[in-house]
Amino acid sequence: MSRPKDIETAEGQRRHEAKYQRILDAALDVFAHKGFAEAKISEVARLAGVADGTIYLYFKNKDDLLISLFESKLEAINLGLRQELASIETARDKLCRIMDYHLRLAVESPTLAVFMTIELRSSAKFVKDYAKGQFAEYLEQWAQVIRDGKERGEFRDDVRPGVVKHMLFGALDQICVTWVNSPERKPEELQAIAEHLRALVLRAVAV
Amino acid sequence: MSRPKDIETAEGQRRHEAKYQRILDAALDVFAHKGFAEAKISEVARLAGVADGTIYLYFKNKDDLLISLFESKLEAINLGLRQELASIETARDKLCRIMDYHLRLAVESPTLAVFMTIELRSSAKFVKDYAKGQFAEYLEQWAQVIRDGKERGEFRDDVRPGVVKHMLFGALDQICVTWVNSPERKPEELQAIAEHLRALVLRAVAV
Amino acid sequence: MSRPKDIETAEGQRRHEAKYQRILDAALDVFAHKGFAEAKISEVARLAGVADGTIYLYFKNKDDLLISLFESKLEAINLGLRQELASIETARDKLCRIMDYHLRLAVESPTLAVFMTIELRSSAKFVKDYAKGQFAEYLEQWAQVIRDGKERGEFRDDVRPGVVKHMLFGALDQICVTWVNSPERKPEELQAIAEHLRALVLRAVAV
Amino acid sequence: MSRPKDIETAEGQRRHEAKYQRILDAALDVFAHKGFAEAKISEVARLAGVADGTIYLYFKNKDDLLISLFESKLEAINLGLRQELASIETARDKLCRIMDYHLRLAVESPTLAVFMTIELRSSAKFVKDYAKGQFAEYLEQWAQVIRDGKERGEFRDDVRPGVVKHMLFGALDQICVTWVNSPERKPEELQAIAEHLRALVLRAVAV
DNA sequence: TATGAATGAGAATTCATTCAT
DNA sequence: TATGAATGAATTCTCATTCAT
Repeated sequence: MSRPKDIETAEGQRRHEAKYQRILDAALDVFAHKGFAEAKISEVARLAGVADGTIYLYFKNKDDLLISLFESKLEAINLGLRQELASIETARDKLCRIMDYHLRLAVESPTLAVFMTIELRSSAKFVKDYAKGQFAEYLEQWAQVIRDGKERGEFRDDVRPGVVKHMLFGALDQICVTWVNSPERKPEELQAIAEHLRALVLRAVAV
Repeated sequence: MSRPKDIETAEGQRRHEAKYQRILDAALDVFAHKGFAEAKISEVARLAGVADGTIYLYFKNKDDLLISLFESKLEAINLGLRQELASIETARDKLCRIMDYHLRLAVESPTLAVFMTIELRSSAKFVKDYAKGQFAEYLEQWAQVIRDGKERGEFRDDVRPGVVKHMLFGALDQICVTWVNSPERKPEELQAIAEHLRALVLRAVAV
Repeated sequence: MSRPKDIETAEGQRRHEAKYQRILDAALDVFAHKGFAEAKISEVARLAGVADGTIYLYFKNKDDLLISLFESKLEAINLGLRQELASIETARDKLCRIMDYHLRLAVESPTLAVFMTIELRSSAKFVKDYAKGQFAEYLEQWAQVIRDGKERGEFRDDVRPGVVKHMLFGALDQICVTWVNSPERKPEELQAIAEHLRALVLRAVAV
Repeated sequence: MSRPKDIETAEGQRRHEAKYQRILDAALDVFAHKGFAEAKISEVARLAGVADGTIYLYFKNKDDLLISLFESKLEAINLGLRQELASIETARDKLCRIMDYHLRLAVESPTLAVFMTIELRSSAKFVKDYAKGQFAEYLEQWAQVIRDGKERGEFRDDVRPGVVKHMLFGALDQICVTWVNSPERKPEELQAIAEHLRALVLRAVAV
């Protein structure tokens, strides 16, 4: 549709991807700092070092840019979590790792955290299915760990994975929001909170 | 600030307040359904049964309308919680009542819940101090209950009220978001979740 | 829709109509000189002495402005012709008056003639039904005169009104196009042509 | 002007002409269906099977493409009519053949008819001299037939060729417009109309 | 106070045209 | 010659806000 029709050479493909990514990066920056509604396409273009019109060669419109950014970021986040969990044995450790992973995302890229914590929620209804799917999949990884824990006898029988995943995400997300909006953003503070959360959660769900 | 300067008669005052409230009610409706960015002043005016220009006799601008709505709602929410907690003895019961109260808000006014869950977050930086203070005070009531519980020996010594209040709010808030965005919005489902959450939280914090 | 909602006072109504007409007049001017595609809303606004946005209080969009202009002008043209024909007895005289009327329109308002001859044709497919209806009605008046002439025994039996109306309109229209595009635009020239056409047509259709 | 400068081999010349023609054909198609203003160069390119930029190797710009299309088509039309008339003896028959020829153009290529009937008129002022000359020459052939008829005593003395050519063209053109815009486009209907027109015209001009 | 017509700044988007490859 | 990605000027339309009544 709006993507250049023929990317035939590998070289062309590479350059295309690079520019696509540059625009997404610029969009992340602008959306995080101004919020989607206040963000101007022309500023994204300026930051990406392309002309306004070029944005529309890569994205159908401003909404599509937002959605593509969600897709791209959530997909990477999902993949990262899956890889981290793969090598872990117990559900207990997995659960700890999930919390750790989520908070680490915020520390490693506060910009991404700002964007996700703010925009993902406001776009709840209008983000298209794919993005919702990626988000749902993220939460589903969390639910799966709870389920595993129950099967392995590590977690209580009466714990409901489909509910706990929301609570856990909500708690972590709120902590991220608070932290990224705090003036200092000290990583060690987030670490301390993480440790505390770990203890609370394990008491809540462990047998 | 945005209130007309001279409201001299009591009758005039009353009528003024009534219209002020009508506009706020209309704004809540429109903001909740369209989101702040997509909401049109003219639609708020139509819903409130006043002319567009009249809005500007009561509020400085669109932002001020949003902020005033936050202030108004958060103040009432705060007050309501304080009253409910006043008559309760144990920290345990208070904590349960807090969760119950928060979820009840969503059931009683999904519109308010949509507005608060979505807009409060995106407006984090721009909501003015008074409203921020009201929100902080709301969370502080939660922290105070934890603190009480620790002093009364009901809750564990190592529980950090300043952290738990965020987690708890995050968890409840996320549940509200999920519920208000669900197609059916069955109150009993929210009740079941509340009960589950209660159990988890008490295991997490109780001695 | 796009019209101001409440025109309640007669005075308000009058002012509204006046501005509506001013915009239409400006649009006629700009459309005739630049053509619809090249015409800028901002120029119409400037010529009408209103702000750009004001146009959109009276018309839904640029297309609607064009269509409304057609409606307005064709309706007046139709009415004018009907009145002129009313007082005439014979079909022969009526037919002459039609030709006279059509060419007089061009002489009296070359701007309108330019607009109609050019834009009516290019907009053939997209002009909405109402405007088509007005144009169809205009041609239908012509057909009716032919039909009358046949009934009255003034015109030949084998003349087909539904076909002749098109031919007659085409011939007159083409003459208008040629005339309005001629550098001098001498009215007497058009008169001479009209007289010639009259003779030809009568020979063609009269018994 | 817009042709590439060096076409040195005959083979190169041939290929060049072929592509030039392909682009014109594509342009005709797109201009007829969308109208010049709505037509996109990129769509012409796609239909012609060339890159957007290639168009600009053959034509100076979009306007030049339109003008070149007029020139090309009008030249062929003119030539065609001249050939058809060459073998005919009487002015009467020639006049009939002209009408037949013009309507046949529409039947054989409604696309061309749509393009010519709509775009020729809107572009009246901006079509350049050469194309205007071709169109004038087309009408002049019509005038010449009338003139011949007068000399040969077939047509009335008081018939003015310079006026009749416009009327005749207008009538035929309008009939074409109506026919190409009709949903069915039945050729036999056009034939019936042609026959009727023939009778009318001959009565009008014949001695 | 209340009105709502008018304003005009501002932003997204399109697409003819260019030019490096 | 041919390509097609990139450009950016230009235009429509929206809507918060104002102000004459």
